[in-house]
Amino acid sequence: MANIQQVAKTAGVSVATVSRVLNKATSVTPETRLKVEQAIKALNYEPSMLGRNLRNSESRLLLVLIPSISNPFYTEIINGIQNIAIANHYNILLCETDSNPERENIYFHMVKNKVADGVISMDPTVNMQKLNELAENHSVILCSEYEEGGCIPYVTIDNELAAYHAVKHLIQLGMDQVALINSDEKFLYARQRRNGYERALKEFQLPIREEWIYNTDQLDFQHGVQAMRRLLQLEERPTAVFAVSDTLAIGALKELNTSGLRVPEEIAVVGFDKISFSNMTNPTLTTVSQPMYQMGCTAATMLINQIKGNKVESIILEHELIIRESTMG
Amino acid sequence: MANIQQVAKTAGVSVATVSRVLNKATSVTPETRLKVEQAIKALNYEPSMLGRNLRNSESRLLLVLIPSISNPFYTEIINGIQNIAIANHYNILLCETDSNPERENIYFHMVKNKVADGVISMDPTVNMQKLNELAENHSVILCSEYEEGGCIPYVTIDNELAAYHAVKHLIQLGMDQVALINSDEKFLYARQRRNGYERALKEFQLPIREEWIYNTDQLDFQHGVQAMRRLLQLEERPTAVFAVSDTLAIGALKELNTSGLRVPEEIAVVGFDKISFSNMTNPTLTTVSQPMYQMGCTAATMLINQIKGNKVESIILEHELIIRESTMG
DNA sequence: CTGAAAGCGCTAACAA
DNA sequence: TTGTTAGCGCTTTCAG
Repeated sequence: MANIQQVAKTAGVSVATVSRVLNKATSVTPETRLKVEQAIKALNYEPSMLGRNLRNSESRLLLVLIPSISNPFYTEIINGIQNIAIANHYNILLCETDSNPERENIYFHMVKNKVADGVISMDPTVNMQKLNELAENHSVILCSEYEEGGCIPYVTIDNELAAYHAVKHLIQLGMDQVALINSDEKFLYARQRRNGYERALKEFQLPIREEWIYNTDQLDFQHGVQAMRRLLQLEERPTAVFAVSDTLAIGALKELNTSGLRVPEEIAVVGFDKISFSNMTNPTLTTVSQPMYQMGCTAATMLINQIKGNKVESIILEHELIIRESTMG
Repeated sequence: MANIQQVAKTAGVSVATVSRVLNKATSVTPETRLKVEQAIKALNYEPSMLGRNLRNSESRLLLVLIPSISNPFYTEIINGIQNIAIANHYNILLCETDSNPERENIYFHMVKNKVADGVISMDPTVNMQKLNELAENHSVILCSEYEEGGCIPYVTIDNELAAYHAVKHLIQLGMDQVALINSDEKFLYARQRRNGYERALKEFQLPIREEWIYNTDQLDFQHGVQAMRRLLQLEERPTAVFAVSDTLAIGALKELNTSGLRVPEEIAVVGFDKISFSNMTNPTLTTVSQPMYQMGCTAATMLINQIKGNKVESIILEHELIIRESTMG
């Protein structure tokens, strides 16, 4: 790989002039420019990001932290982030943390070292203390999951309200025995959605029964299957289930299917996220739609603004209840 | 962020000594080491990757190119890559290309510039010419999709044989009217799988009917729905369907469900990839299992070997037909 | 065992 | 308009 020196030599100019041509900045005569461009072509030269970044303290790279790419929830968000990034001449690098603090550290390190200009974290298990530390001197945005009262700007939805709407929908359908399949309540969104669930029950003077609340430690299908199986073993079965993710809800649906129970006649099911597969199940799944693409766009816009040195405010976006067959008689 | 100079000053030593402590290499007296370590702690210093990489021409970062994270097929592969990478003190960066040549270029650029040490491409739409160019001077491995007769090492399965097995399974079940839902045949794997399909038909003296071969230009659920809908409109309906991806097969299953056709009694379905969803459908999906985790591990091992300067050979891994409800009466 | 200094590739201030 | 040069943060020879 040729460097700027060799280009300068070939073109018979100084490195500064080559740099000027490269950055289209200050004035260069057309003839000089031509000479340089020819040299660049001849040597097949491409400027080194490393040298440039070291000099400029800028990489135009954005990091996106996700716990796992296997959760389809992130797909559309990343799409949004990517589009906004590209439009602003940034590129994104996806970092799968597997909720592993060591991996996280490496990525934080990249930001500290200007290998990347900023980071959007979507990992609910992220080490908040480390992230806050990072945020003191660097650009950080939280997407979807956030810290209450924290100082890192975030974009999210009102999880409590969304859960409330979902459960209220079930109750208004006449289901007064609503179970909750929640994830681990160490996550803020899980606590918020539980609050929404309880609020709806209280509003209709229904009892909150601990045995109808099941917490899973992961969000995959199998855990949904497990959870439903447990709920079906109870003496008094629920007549409706609200699961805090579509993946869990789909697992639950699968188990109901296996047990020969009819959905929604015998048990109604609501999920959360509106992943694409939720429309492929039988019956199709009623779910809470988060504006994922818009969330991604918003997060990216916020991050880029922050990198520019602007102060950015947290944003709460609207959700929507998508009613489909799993709650439609 | 403190730099090495400040650490040296604080510790009362030279930058060279700090560097020695950092790299645990040459001998430093315990006292000097201690002084330096204290200074590092006091200043909360972390070495700059940029400076280090520029100097060493090494980043210990690996790029993984995928067309889209929404395809669950990649999940396990990436897991394998990640684990091997970590074990060898590398980190991976996921690059979603959206099959967009410009994005690809940016990532290639990162490799050329030593921002990353090598790349594993899983993008079937990758610009092979550019990739070959890159491979002349840099480490590149192809995973899953590859170039016949090309010079970039790859890891893959025998797609032709796998398709042959899948279709033969359907025929041996008594289905002599087997349709194929294929992706665009500009992709090598699509051509290979079609060959396998045709080979199985020929072996049983069944005619190859063009109207039973449907090519989609994307691999998502909706395109599977579309494809199945078309096949069901034919005068003579197929009695079995082989789809080249589980996502397509699941879409097909959905459409069959909608049409009230029983699977597998009236139409049997086989997919490809064994994504986690494929076990959540009703009926569960018979599918061809690629050893995805192992593919990832192999690809990463090959790449790291190549970076070390070793010559690496392409590898073809074994597949397996997973028989489930969609072909079990 | 430790320090001084060169240099990785680039940009920008300053000079000409 | 163009060239010279310092310096971004680091590692590594070469001296001492």
